Amino acid sequence: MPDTAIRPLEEQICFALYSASRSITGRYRELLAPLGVTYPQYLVLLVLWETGTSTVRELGDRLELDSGTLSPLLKRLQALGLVTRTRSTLDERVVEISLTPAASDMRNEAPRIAEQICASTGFALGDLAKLQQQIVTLATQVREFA
Amino acid sequence: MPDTAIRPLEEQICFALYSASRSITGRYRELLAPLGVTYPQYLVLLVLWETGTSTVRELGDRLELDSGTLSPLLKRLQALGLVTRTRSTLDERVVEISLTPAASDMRNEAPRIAEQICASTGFALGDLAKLQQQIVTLATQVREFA
DNA sequence: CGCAATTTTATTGTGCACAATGTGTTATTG
DNA sequence: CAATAACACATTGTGCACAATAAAATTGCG
Repeated sequence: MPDTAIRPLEEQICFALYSASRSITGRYRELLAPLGVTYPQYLVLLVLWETGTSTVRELGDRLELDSGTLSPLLKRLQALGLVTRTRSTLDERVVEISLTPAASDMRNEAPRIAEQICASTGFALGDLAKLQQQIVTLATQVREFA
Repeated sequence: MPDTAIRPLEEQICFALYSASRSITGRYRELLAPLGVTYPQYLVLLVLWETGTSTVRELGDRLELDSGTLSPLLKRLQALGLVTRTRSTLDERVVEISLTPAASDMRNEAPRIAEQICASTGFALGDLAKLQQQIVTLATQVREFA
């Protein structure tokens, strides 16, 4: 009856990525619950643990998120007492995001969380790195398709 | 200075999946714009093109989404004239979701869209299938970790 | 049969994503 | 130097995700 065969959901790369991403986020949800932050908030902390201070724009470049997502998210992190937001004096357009001591302390939890995530995948670290590289390549291709 | 090294964002599997999933969804956004549906709505149509009719629960099982996501989404599909929602007479709890003729017609567009997505990845179909299988395995592991 | 547990869907509330638009600031250009 | 463009961030509106709860129907068990 069908004019052309359509590959079922479960065999399409798009759904695999969509499903896997949500599964991982769900696992992070459990691991991050004691810290009181969400997965996207944790990603912001990951960048700040590395840089100490970043502008909203730098965070957006790194996480591929725009101010429509970051502005309210950063306000919530500020409300949690994890970051400070201060206008740059050199360029009044720029807002600098910095870690509070409370957030710096949380950094110690990060390695354990990453470790748990890797363990959850059931993949050896080497295989995980190869898979990760392939996915990055794919995403880059798709993004550059324009 | 840091107590323990933290792998940067770009080297973590979680961010690769998160980023890749959003990149693919973005590509679908372009391809689906002429049809007037979102990517999650398209996933529902994919299932219905296969089954003809499904209950909300069956759609949820297949897409791994709960009624909190599906109920409003299905109402929007109904408002677009793409599905009908009818209470089952055998079991009054169940709502059957069926395609309208308009949605059945849209099915012809699906193979072209899937093809374009695969092309965007820059991967050969064989490599894509292998990668897809690995990602499914990973997601299954993570989900079963409980 | 009667009633508690289960099932199915809907609703409410929170937090992303993302497009579109607005606002103030800095850079550029004629 | 004034007009204009470009930039950084915020705001608004829409649509997912997902937890928690509620409501109605069915099932199962005594």
